[in-house]
Amino acid sequence: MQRGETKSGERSRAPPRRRDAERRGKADGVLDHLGQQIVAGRFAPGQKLPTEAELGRQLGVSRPSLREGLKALAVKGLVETRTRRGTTVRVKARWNVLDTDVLRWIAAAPPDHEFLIDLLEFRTIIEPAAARLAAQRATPAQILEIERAYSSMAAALPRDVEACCRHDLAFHEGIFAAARNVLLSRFAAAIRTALLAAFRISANARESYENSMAEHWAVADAIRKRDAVEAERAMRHLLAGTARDLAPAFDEGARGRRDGPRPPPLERRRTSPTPASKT
Amino acid sequence: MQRGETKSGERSRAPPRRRDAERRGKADGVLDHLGQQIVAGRFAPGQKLPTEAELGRQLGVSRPSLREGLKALAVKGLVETRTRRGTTVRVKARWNVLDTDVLRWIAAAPPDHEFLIDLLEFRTIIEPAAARLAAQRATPAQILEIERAYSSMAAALPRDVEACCRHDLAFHEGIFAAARNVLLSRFAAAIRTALLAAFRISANARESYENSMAEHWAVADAIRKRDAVEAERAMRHLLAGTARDLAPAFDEGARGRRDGPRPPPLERRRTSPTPASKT
DNA sequence: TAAAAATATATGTCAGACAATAATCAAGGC
DNA sequence: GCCTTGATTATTGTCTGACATATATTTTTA
Repeated sequence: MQRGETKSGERSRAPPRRRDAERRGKADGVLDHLGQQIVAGRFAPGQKLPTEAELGRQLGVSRPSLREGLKALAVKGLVETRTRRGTTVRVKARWNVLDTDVLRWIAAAPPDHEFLIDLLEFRTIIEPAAARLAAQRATPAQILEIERAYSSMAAALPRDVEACCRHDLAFHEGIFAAARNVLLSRFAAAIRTALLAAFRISANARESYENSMAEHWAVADAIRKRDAVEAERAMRHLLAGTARDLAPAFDEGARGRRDGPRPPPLERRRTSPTPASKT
Repeated sequence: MQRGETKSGERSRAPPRRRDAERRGKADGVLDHLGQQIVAGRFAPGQKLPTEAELGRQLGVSRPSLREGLKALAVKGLVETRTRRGTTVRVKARWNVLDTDVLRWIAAAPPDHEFLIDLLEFRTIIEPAAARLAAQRATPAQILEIERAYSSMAAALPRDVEACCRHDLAFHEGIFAAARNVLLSRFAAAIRTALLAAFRISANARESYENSMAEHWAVADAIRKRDAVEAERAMRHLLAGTARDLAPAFDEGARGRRDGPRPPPLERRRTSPTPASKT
């Protein structure tokens, strides 16, 4: 569980008391607040946010601090600010969906089934390859790390599902690290979000884990035996199981049909920007 | 005021309409400058850069502007700034290697062969899958886009290699777009860097292109025919060709850095603390 | 009516100052 | 002598206020 959520709303004009709740800077507070708002769909793409003066007044920070936060938002691709035109929210396709914060906001926002499907599909592309490379290149220490993560998962499973999830993350991170590719190593954040989302969506993650422990073991075993082909296959199998577990929740909200035998659906999904009309 | 040409009125008469490099703000200038310096290895990981006051004086910008640039650098993962400890350069493993700017700096810096190998390997994972999905999901308009990019490549090839490269980029970007996965769509920047690096490394990109036009066509044709398996295979073939074209330059660079006898090309590199004994 | 100039407004930048914090160093107790 | 504890101090974090610059909007004029 994330800690240190932003305490929004302390915009008191009061004199500077010791506010130890905000250990991070004001700029980071602005970043977090606005990022969540944007990802949650509070500002439609293309829409202009209030002026810097207005925003600063609303959030209770000065303009320099606000600008630092805005700069960070721009780097993450969520907004674009031009002189005199104000800062506009960019379309989702352009934001940095692999950024840690962006993923955290997405995970915290009302579940976006389209994105979660994309994320799972992306893992299906990346992770089997990572497992294959890990089987070829992992150092003994890294193999040990992966196996230890698996053991911890198995040990924690019945009683502490949250700890199991944590070790699951370590399991996948260990595989990425063992693949020894700096680009692949950047995707732990995506996995973290996927796991968080799985927690929030699936009614019982416990059952999912109980189903997938054998598949986790198969991956670790193949890597230990340096069987690249089998590692790739096992990881694919594991992710297919994950997709199966999540499918019911997706069907509930997802309308688009992705797996057609033929592509007569010229338009896949991508409906108009209706931000989750969930009540 | 030896450095301070920031005073007003110096360039009042200029018609600066298309000055992209100059037009951006001071903060972006700071970001670009420091980013290049760091990526080029001017600051070792863990090293502290000068204090904000000192840096601002060196770069000729005020502290707020400097801080904006530093914030952007922190978001990109290059540095980490903590109260009273200053800003320290992070190890390369932690920077955002998929960020557009970071990739541009890497491409501009002296060629990092290890990174380029990782990048090519990463493309080998991502792009075949993207081609497969594109064959399944591309709209007619997107197919047309891909084919137009191919035609432009073929038309520009003999005389204008740089235009050919541009259309090559459009070709790959079109495939990513047609794959219709927001996460996949974020990798055009990586491709751009790969192409730039290929230009800088390979003695003559023209020959590479002449070799690979047929393979490009095979990818486009498979997508048009909606043959997912063939699209994936063709893309893999295309990237294998790219790797073959770049291999001599890599070997050259590797040989230049190592004085000893050539290492067995079978094993990769990265002889980390524990050499993989089981091979 | 349409083009050109003037105005208005929001961002970009700067300067200086103060507050908060943590690294450093000095003093004291065991 | 070594460790703990407190004062010092340097550096980041933040604020106020202002001016410069560029562009959207309005007004004026041909």
